[in-house]
Amino acid sequence: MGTACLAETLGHYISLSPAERAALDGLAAGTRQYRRGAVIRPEHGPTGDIFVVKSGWLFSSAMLEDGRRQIVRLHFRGDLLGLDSLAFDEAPDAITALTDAHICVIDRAKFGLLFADHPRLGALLFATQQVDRVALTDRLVSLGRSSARGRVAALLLWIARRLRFAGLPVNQGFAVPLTQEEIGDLTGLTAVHVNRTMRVLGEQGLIARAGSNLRILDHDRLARLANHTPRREAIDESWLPAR
Amino acid sequence: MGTACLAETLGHYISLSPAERAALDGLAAGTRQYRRGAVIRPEHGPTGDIFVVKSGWLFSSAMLEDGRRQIVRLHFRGDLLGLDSLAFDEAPDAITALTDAHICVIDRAKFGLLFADHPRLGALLFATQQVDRVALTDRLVSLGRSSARGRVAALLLWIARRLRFAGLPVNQGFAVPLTQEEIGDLTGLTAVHVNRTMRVLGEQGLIARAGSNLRILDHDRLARLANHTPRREAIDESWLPAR
DNA sequence: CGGAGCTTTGACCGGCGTCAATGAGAGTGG
DNA sequence: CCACTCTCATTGACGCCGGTCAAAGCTCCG
Repeated sequence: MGTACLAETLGHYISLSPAERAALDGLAAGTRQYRRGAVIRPEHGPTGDIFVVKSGWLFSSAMLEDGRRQIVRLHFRGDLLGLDSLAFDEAPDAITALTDAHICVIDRAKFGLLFADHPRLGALLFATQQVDRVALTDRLVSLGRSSARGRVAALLLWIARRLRFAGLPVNQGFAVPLTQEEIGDLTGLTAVHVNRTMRVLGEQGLIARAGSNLRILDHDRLARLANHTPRREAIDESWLPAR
Repeated sequence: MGTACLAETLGHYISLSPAERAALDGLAAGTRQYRRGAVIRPEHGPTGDIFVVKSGWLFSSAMLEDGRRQIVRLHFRGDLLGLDSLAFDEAPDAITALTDAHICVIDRAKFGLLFADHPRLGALLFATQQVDRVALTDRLVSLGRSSARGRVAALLLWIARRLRFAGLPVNQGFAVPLTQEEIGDLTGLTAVHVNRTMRVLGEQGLIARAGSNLRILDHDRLARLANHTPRREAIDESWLPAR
């Protein structure tokens, strides 16, 4: 139980007091689990719950009329999801389990009260939204201005970074539970072209692939291809209101 | 003086108490003005101030190594900018004045205290971030999965919507102070292809162009082309903590 | 009148999509 | 253990959308 993983994520940015940790844990209103492929929240449905990812990979996606799909974001342990419900009645995108997954549902009323009882946490949550927003703009630049190779390179670097953030070992390679079709939906390419692109990346010695396992061999060249700008998050603590 | 335009924007979502309006006004720390083309905050520089747009159009953009540019967002009256500074030392994108513009600088410390003194406003600001985030994901879908015509159509609809939100008349046509190169940087196209695309949109009777003036003739067909999903913002007031 | 910036148009090319076929595993039932 | 099926990866042939390059109008302004 508990939303320990939320405290874990926020703890990456600033150190939390025991009272703050307790408040975050107290947000929990139960857990749920889903099988790979399960739709946690359909597009255009009611927005539904706010929740935290405890384990597994999820993604948010939007469908087009012609059946094509764009995956907007991947979500990992510690990510806070369903926040659209604060500002919309209707879900702007679908949330789907990419692997088997556990989530922790958050009590909506308590989440509101958090802003009153722990303004420092409220402000911190506001600040971490900026991190998410910048990640989205980076993807926007990638989709708008990069070649297929650049887009795939950017995606792989971003995944590696997120896994590292979540504390998983990455340097010796890591499992990517994405089909080439899903990689295409993330990068705005077709599955066929993803295949060709990844073959080239392999032939050029930038990555090594074995099944769903992937290893980044030449981080620097990959980063140049991806137009990758390293971003160092640094929450300005002086700005936060006192505990 | 004053940040009346911030209260104006937030007032679109919920009705504010006089005390809340006063608190928002009290955030102001001076105004500045810029000429068309002036860079308010360069990319990779220090993140700098938080501010509200009082008048004019601004944009955020990122440059690639090869000199190409992607415009990430347009900003209008009432938009709250520079929030990256809460989570980053280094500006992730440049902010530039597209037209002559006035901004109102916000006192950083007071902005932090707002979360403590007016938790309802803090929570509301958090909720409005979700609106911005959804707008970004819509653009992401457009760049990832739409044709040139679809992307330009989506951009024009989005601009019209924003102007309407700001209270400007739109139905009889409106001035768009964007060069075709800038429209290209917004949509991930080249200026040449933007030209061809807009000519086609005109020939098909979807829009009418006269100089920098633009009029939407067939909103429905344009929306279909753009894969436009109308989004109704609806802040959940029951969730907000009490005043 | 001349120059600078923007728009418009044409010719050509290449990257990525489309269509189609084959291969490679994993699971299922006999 | 072996068919059978289903999903996903891989590869080839071909076509089109949008990029590139180049040149010519248009408008504004000094």
